[in-house]
Amino acid sequence: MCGRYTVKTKDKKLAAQFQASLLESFDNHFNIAPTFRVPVVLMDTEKNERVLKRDYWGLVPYWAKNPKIAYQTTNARADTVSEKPSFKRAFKKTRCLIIMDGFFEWERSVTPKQPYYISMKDEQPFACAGLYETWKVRWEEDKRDIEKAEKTGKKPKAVKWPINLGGKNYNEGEELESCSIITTEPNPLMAKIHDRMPVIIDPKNYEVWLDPKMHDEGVLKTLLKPYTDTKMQCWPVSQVVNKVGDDDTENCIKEVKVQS
DNA sequence: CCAGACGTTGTT
DNA sequence: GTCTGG
DNA sequence: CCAGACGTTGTT
DNA sequence: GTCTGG
Repeated sequence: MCGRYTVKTKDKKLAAQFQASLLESFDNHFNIAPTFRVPVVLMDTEKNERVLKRDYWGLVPYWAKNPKIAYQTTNARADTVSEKPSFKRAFKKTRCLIIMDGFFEWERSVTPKQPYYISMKDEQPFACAGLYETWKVRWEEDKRDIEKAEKTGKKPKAVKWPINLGGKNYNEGEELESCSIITTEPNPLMAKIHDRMPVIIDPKNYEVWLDPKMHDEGVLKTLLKPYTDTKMQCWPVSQVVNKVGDDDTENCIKEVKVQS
């Protein structure tokens, strides 16, 4: 869950709201999908300040041979995030906030499946609990693995190089920073349409979540709870246009309708 | 997450 | 890198 | 010990 | 069914 969302808010406004330095400007977008380079807030440990930058959506662990794994690491389950090999290091050391102003969810118990748009009642941007990792392109190692596979008569996994990820080419030795959104069980509002929801972090807990020195799993896990449903709203996308009526939302809805 | 492709040969 | 399965 | 996976969602 | 691209 949480595989599509919007960032309608301008980058400068987001930087101000989350008290972060804008490292890289970006355009707002109404239908963000995995593999996009999405805005995240994290701590720059050298300068000891929050930065707003863009990471590839789909976490590629630092040990990965092939970034393909990213297709299945757009989300991380809150209940197992501290144990899974793909996430445990990031959970301990490199947490981030993934910024959005609403997300889509498809109710599948009806035909055709019904898309909903979920946001805060005050329509303000909010932050989901995220993890990030840095991965380095190691084509030379891959080549050795392919040779090995050929010798043992197995089908080698073809790796294209340079690798294009999130609209950028990555060559040997280049680094990719990627991220994942943590999910949890739904609150009463979300439970009507789906059995998972993204973890939304309360602003008063941003500091703790982002602190690289915070290693207390117990404390961190208490933050991974379903967000207060009374602060949220959930509308079928066909009704969001009528309700909000602004151009941005309308564009967003059109795009979703075309694609669903 | 969803939408859309998914294949080869030879000829233009 | 680290864990699981054999 | 080595080899192979390492993930989530939803759907069957 | 399963993978890729967005």
